[in-house]
Amino acid sequence: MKISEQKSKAPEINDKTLQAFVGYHLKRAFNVVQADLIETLKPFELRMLTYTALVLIVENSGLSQSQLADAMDVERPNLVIIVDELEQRELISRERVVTDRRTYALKATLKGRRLFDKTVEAVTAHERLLLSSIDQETQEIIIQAMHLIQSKGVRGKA
Amino acid sequence: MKISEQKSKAPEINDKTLQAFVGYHLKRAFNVVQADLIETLKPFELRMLTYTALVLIVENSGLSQSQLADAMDVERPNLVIIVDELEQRELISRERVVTDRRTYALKATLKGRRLFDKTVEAVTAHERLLLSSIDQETQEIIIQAMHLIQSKGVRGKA
DNA sequence: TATTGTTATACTCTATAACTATA
DNA sequence: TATAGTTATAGAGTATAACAATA
Repeated sequence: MKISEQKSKAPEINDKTLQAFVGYHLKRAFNVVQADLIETLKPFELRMLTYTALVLIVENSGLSQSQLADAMDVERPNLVIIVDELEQRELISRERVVTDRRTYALKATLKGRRLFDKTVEAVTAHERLLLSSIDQETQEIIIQAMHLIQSKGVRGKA
Repeated sequence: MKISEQKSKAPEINDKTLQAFVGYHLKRAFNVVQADLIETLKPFELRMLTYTALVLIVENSGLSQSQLADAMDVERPNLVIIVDELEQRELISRERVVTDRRTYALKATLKGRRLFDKTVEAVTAHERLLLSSIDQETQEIIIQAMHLIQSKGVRGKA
C-alpha cells in the first residue's frame, strides 16, 4: 500500500525487528524522497538518471562518458542510452576530442542549461517541502552521518 | 565507479548542485547500506525482499499476502513470486483459512524460524559495523528525521 | 459488486561479456 | 596491450490489466 492511500482499517503489522535497523528507516524515507523526485521531474520529462546526468554535464562541461559513469555510479554500457536520450532531445552534445579520438566531450546546449535552471529550481522547492519540519542543524547532522556510513561501506557491490 | 575501487587519479567531478540536496546524500548512503545488506544475506540465499518477507511472516504469523504486500510496499502480483520462493524452500507455509477461503495464512516453518534467527543476528552485526562511528543519540535523531520525511511524502507513487 | 491470489506483461535500473576504434 | 564507447543480453525490481475463486 502506498503511504498516500492507507486505508483506515489499520492492519497493525508488527515490524519491530525491521524497525531496529537504521537502514530500514533510511530505505523507507528514501523511497518517499525518490517518489517525490520522480513526480517533480515528470513535467520536464526527466528521470532521476537523466536529471543527474544533465546536472553533472552542465557543471562539468567537456567531461567524458567514462567520467560521468564513474560520478554517477553507473556502468558505462548503461550510461550510453542516458546520454543518447539527452543528445536526441538536444539538451547536450557529444563532441569529438582531437587529443584523444576515442572519447567524447559532453557539453550542455543552451536548451539543456535552461532545462537545468528550471529543474534545479523545482527540485529545490520540492526538497524544501520534504524537509520543512527538520531544522538546518539536524539536516547537517544527517549529511555528516550519511558520509560516515558511506566511508564504512568497504565491502561494496563488486 | 564503485566506492571500493576508486582509482587514485581523482577525476574531481564537481557535484555541488547535487550535494545541496539531502536526498542525494541519502541515496548514496542507502546504496552502501543496501550493497552491504545484499552481501550479508547472500550466504543465506536471501534477497532484501525475501528477507523482509520472512521477518514479517515470522513476527506476524498467519497474515495474508495482501497484508504482507501492504506492509512491504510491494504490489500483490510481485509478492506472489517472493512467497513462492520462500514456500518452495520450505521456510514458510501457505494455509487455507476456513473463514475466508480466498486468503492464505502465511506461517513460518521451524526451518524458517531458524533461518530468521541466524539472519537477524548477521544483519545486526553488519549494521553495527556500518554505524560504528555514529553515536546512539545521532542514530535516534536520524530515525526521527526519516519519519518526518515520510510524513511529508504526500504525493507518493500512485 | 468487491476482494484475494494469480498470470501475463512491460518498463526501468542494473550488470557482464564482447565488439570497434583508437591509443 | 589497454581504454572509450558501444551492442547485446540477462537479471532484478516495479507497475498495471485482467482473470478465477470466493465473499
